[in-house]
Amino acid sequence: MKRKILVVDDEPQLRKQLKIGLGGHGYEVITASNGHEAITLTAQQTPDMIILDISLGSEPNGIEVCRQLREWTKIPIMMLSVHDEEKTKVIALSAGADDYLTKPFGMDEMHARIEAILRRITAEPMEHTRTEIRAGDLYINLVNRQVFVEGEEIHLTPKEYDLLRLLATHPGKMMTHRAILGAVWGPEYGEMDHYVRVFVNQLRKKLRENPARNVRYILNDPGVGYRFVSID
Amino acid sequence: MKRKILVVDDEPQLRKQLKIGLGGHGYEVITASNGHEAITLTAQQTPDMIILDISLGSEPNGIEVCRQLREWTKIPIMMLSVHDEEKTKVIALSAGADDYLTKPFGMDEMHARIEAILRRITAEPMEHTRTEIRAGDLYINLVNRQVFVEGEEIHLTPKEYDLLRLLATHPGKMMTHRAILGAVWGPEYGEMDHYVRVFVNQLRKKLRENPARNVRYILNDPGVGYRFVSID
DNA sequence: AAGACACTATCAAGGTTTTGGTGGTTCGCA
DNA sequence: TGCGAACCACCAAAACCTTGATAGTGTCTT
Repeated sequence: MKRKILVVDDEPQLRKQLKIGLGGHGYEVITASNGHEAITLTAQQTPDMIILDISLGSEPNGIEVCRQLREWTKIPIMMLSVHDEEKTKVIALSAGADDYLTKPFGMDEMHARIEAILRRITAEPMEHTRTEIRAGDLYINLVNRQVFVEGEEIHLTPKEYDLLRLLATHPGKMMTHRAILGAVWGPEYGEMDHYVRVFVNQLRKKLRENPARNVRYILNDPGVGYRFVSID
Repeated sequence: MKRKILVVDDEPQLRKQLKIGLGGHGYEVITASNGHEAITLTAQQTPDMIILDISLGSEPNGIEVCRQLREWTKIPIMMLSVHDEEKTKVIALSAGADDYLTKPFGMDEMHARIEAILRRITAEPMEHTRTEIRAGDLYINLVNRQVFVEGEEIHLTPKEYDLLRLLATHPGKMMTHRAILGAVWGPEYGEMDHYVRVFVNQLRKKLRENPARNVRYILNDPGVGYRFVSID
């Protein structure tokens, strides 16, 4: 796949130099000479990477352009500057840039840095932490904090949701009353198991459990506690 | 979430210096003094980031360690070296490193670079670039920072816009009061959740929400936070 | 097999916390 | 110094948690 790189600089010479240098590495290069053009081009063409000079000769400057871009896109940005001051670098990186390169630089280093960044965004998105749970007609989205029953979203209060999440993220595992109380209400709640019962009951109602039709999510073990059905 | 960083260097002084410097920024720092130890520790502790000196005094050197790590893990690696030669940088980055920093360096720059890298891997798998958002009679142009309601442009103050953008770019996702406050106002605002309420109220008015006619964009979950309507 | 007992389910009425809505005061900038 | 934005304080309304009362279920004893 041919990568598209947007080069933003007010000096025609550097633009040309980068166009040739990067083009030689197999990238498609498009250029902009000021901040407004850079933003417009990014929106229209969605490049895979943006190389952005900090001093653009006119407003907005590179930092400002970077900030604006970061409001709506995560396209990798490499900042360029003649300044080697630490403060400038910190400002650029804090503004949302992915890397910072001081001029003059070698094409080989730039290429290697671009590849390092592109390699990372191509990589599989992070470790697998469970983000959703399914069981029968029940669907829980842990990221959005949403719960659906039979395809329809239902509303849960904070405690109800916490309780459901605790049980559902430990499918098949027996949770004692004490453990549930401690995790959802807090360790100081001692022996007030009654809370758990009331909320389990409310949950069951909202989840539309139907023992007659064998639709059950929260199972109980008398004298011990509750557990969520095992998920296949 | 406290990030864990593994520092690999043969000089005790630099290890100590980084442990203090990074620890002061809220990271948990573990250290290794040679390549074998580094690999073992990485396998055992799975740090969130590895800072790796190129010259470790003994075999294997930093480059070799980096190559070996990359055979089975994608944990971000930042290489450190006294060499400022382009060739060395290219070799390090090609070996799978994510960044390269020449000694001596400032702690602020190192911190900013670490954050830049962690920011990227933490980033949600959200689509890369979205330039506009529609929901019912609401239209947001993220590039030009314009907001239209029923075809008519409305004016939002900076905070109002930031708040709307935060919510609208995470449709369906529950945003807690704390998260909103931190993202729009800044982490130092602590518990002043009430600001959020006031501005949500102002936004709702300007967006002409009408609960009676089921025209709602910002939904609330009592005790949790707010979320933008899901977009179909 | 009947009854006692312990645990569980269900319901509904306060009391408390959280949110919506408004308006005044302060702050920053031209 | 005048304007708009941001901040802050207050009260009413809504949602939620707590609580007690009562009914239901299963198990063990006699």
